[in-house]
Amino acid sequence: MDWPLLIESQPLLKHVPNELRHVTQCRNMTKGDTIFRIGDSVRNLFCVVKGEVQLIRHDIRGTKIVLQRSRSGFFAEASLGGTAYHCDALAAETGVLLFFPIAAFRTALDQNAAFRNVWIEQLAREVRKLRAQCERLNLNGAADRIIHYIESEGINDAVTLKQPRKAWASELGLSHESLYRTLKRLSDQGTLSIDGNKISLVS
Amino acid sequence: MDWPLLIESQPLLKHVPNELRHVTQCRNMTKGDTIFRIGDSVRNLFCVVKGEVQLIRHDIRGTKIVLQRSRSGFFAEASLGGTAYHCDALAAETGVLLFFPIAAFRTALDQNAAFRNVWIEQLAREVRKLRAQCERLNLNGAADRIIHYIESEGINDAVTLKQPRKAWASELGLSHESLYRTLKRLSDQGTLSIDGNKISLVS
DNA sequence: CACCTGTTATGATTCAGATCATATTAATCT
DNA sequence: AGATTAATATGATCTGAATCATAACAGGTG
Repeated sequence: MDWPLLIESQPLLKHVPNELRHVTQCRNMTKGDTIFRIGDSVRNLFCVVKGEVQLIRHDIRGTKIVLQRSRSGFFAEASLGGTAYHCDALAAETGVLLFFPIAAFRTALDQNAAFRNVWIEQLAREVRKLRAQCERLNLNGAADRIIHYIESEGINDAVTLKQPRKAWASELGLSHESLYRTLKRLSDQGTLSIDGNKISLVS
Repeated sequence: MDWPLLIESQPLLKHVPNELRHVTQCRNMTKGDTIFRIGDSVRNLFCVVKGEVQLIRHDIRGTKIVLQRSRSGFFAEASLGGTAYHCDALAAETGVLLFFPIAAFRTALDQNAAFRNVWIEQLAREVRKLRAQCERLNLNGAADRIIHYIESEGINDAVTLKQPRKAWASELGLSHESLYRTLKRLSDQGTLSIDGNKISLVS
């Protein structure tokens, strides 16, 4: 287990105490793999290092309902407090997964104040980010969503994208075509200044 | 302070330890009131009992950006780990607010394991719920969002609404007109069965 | 009771973004 | 370097949800 490398992709891991590290497993997953099934008893907490995991339910008619799409970081954090999973987890893309035995994780949270505080802060940050994202997705213009993103995720009215625009489009709930077009329009009309991956609002 | 009444509207409050209860204040807010300003040092954690609070930023051009709209429960939970607020909080609607002094709240989390676990679970549940909501808002049909809601928030492919449809529409990111129409359509075509506030998926 | 306010409901119209199609450029692989 | 795949564009078309308008209805208030 190359922790320094893992920490690079997921800073929270820096604060995982040694006792917990020793029982943590790193496993490869292949597209289509089942991570857990609805009803399974909770044995692990998971962290996506690479690839994509989807949390899924199926309705009566067999339609697949995606509850969450996770491309990095923890998922199903709420399983920490429960005994059984409430949905299926499938590997949607080949990659790497961290398995934290649930009992050891709980013990670490309970006995290690520093780790616990980091965990709480991490959850709170995620809540903050997701709430802003929901507000954003409730906006209906493409331009409004872009500006809201810059304003809520950026610094000094500017963001530097760390992902391809296509991925950004899907985070904004837009087709990539709409994103390209709207960026161009906003840039042409002088609302935005675009320099490679740095996009800033112009007063 | 009528804690039993408060707990009814916000179950988490049941687990607030006595030491913390004694220093908690309940205050009325009037539409337009400032709860805190960006840059203010963090003195309290807040819980909306009644009314609406909005977390807001302003961009260079003075446009108001809503980061979060809170109608019940805690907001700005991430301020627990910080020293200054990162946005403004305004009362968008007259109501009632709980003020938890931040130091006492941190102490309670640190020393009371039960309260702490409830807090962690609460955050995790919120994350779960918000992630599902984001996935839902990324769907583009009105029908898809309705079905996704029933499937992810309901039990046995059915939900009982505890809010007016108009409010549900806004949670779904739809105009209320679209919601009414789509519900009717789905009901007519036999996909949904609607009985007052109970809406269920039909196989 | 009459009155007012907000929710539920349905119709007509408009338009923004999804979709499909097609290039061009950049990145990745062998 | 050449080949293959993915990202970045941009155009044409079309559909579905927003918007505006109007009305029935419920719930609460004086």
